[in-house]
Amino acid sequence: MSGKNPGMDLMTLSALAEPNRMHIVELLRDGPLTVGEIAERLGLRQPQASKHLKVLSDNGILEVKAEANRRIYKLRPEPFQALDSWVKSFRRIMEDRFDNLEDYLRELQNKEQSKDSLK
Amino acid sequence: MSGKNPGMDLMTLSALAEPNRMHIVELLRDGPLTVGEIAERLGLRQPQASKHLKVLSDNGILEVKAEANRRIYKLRPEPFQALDSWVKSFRRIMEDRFDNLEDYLRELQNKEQSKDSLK
DNA sequence: TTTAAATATTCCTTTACAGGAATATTCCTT
DNA sequence: AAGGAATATTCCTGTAAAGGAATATTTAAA
Repeated sequence: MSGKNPGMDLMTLSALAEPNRMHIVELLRDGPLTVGEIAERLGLRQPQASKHLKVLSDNGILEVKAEANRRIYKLRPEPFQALDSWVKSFRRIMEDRFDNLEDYLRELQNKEQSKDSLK
Repeated sequence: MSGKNPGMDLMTLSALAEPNRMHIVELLRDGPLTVGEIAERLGLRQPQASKHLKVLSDNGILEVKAEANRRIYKLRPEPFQALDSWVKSFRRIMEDRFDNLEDYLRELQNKEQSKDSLK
């Protein structure tokens, strides 16, 4: 309805905010892996790995391909694209040097004062 | 020290993953606001607003300027810059059309099969 | 057809955290 | 100095979620 809302998905963020899940995501940068490989490389017990992987894929961050006995997990591009476009919508904030200008000037002034008080 | 780690701060993510805090962030896009204004516009009770604002500033997402009685909160650019650069490091994933190539081919093949079965 | 490997699911317990209500703190105003 | 805003903090309670251990499920292999 309103129209200017990028509406970043909070589930994506909270899924990524858990350390083990972030590790999984970082790990999968280099390519798809099976549950066992992920668990092993991260020092996780298999059930916990599966649970985290479920959270990640339930939220669209990963996708699975069943390969016989194994499940191969890999990153999906969409959530990263969404996150990217959301963050980009803060460019005005990121560019800055404008919101902080007054702080900067205030700091300068404080320094000047300090010098003055030494005279 | 391995060196390729962007090391996205998880606290930033979990701070943003809470609905009211995300609302606050979205609200502050348009400029700094006081606690009271934030609470009012979001329909929050003042104490909850203060608590969320504390979480956000403890994690460097907001900064405060004390203006007599009031506290004026505004967005800080750094966490957004950090998030931006982290997400950018996934460009290979985002560009895609390569990881999904095989899925794409598989889909094509299915379509061909459907056609065939109609003959 | 039994056995074993890979993965998912369930149950339990503990912990982190959000909201509610009350209260403390700070600063302005009179 | 007293009272009143604006904000922060504390205490309490409920709930969601993570880890551990055990078990179910699926598929390959013998």
